[in-house]
Amino acid sequence: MENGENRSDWRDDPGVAAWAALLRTHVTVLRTLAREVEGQTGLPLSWYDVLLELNAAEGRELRMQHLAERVVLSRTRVSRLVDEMVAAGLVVRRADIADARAVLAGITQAGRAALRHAAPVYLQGIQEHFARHLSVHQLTTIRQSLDTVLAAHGVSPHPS
Amino acid sequence: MENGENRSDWRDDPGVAAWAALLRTHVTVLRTLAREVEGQTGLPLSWYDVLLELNAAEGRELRMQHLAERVVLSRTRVSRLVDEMVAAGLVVRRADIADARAVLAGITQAGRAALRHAAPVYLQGIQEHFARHLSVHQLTTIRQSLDTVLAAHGVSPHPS
DNA sequence: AAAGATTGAATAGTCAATCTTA
DNA sequence: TAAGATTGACTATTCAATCTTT
Repeated sequence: MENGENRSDWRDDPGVAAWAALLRTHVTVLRTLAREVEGQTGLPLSWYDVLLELNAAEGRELRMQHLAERVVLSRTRVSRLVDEMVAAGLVVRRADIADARAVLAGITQAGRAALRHAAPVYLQGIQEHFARHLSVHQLTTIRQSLDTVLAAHGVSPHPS
Repeated sequence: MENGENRSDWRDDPGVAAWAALLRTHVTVLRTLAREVEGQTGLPLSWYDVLLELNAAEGRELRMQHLAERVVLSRTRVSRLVDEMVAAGLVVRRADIADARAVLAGITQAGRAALRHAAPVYLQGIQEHFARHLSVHQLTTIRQSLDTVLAAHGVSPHPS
């Protein structure tokens, strides 16, 4: 029936090939980036993401659930992440006045300082390990294409 | 110093925007795909990947280390994955005759049957949740671009 | 009852140490 | 000593159950 050559069945399909390339690029670049950022700043990449989203948010705070959406992690994971970051003094929890069920996480001054410290390392890492190898045209095509895919999944590319 | 608008510092950078889109697309599509494949075939996505690589390999078997490279996981993780798959009868371990340090993992008939069963679900899932939304030109650009990035990291896009 | 968040139990994954063979 | 693989201990992440408020 099939033999070793059935690789060609799918490795030639542009969709499958693009998806495979995306998977490999994700893991490869992310590993490099995470090691670099954490090594040079002491800040785990997931902490950086949380600080980034909190800092960019209205009033510099977000409900746990919205924070989870933005950093693309489960509510559970974010709850634990925030635990650690509160202990480290980078984030504060406070109750939502309007709805006592909700909890707001906000960035502290120390959090903002940590973010300022880590941001250039992170941005330069993206440049160095990813963007540098591609033209603006390629990067734009990638962004536009993937935003289309995200939209089809009901995910807004840049959550406001 | 900075305010809420410092988002524009980096969300406008084509490199950072492309990388952010890649991260979100990865997690979004992969979650959908994993749920679908595992739900419809009972085969976890990581098992599928292992079977796929073994089936495509020379002689339908690979050294643990090479298998780990192809599925982009640590040797440790692959060792445990293979443990489970051997227990499930989908994979066999055997010593390498040429080098007694090495262990070869091979796919069994049951493994091939499982792969045949799962492959259409997976390929259709990629089509449905990813490729369908993009043109061949876009897919090709993505693949070529990301292959360039991978090459810069010393990763061969399609490990032979 | 449903929404928001947290906790407990379980899976996925990694790193350092260990064992075996080259 | 190096390479290849596995094991143990640990971190990361998720799912189901729980608790509180709406």
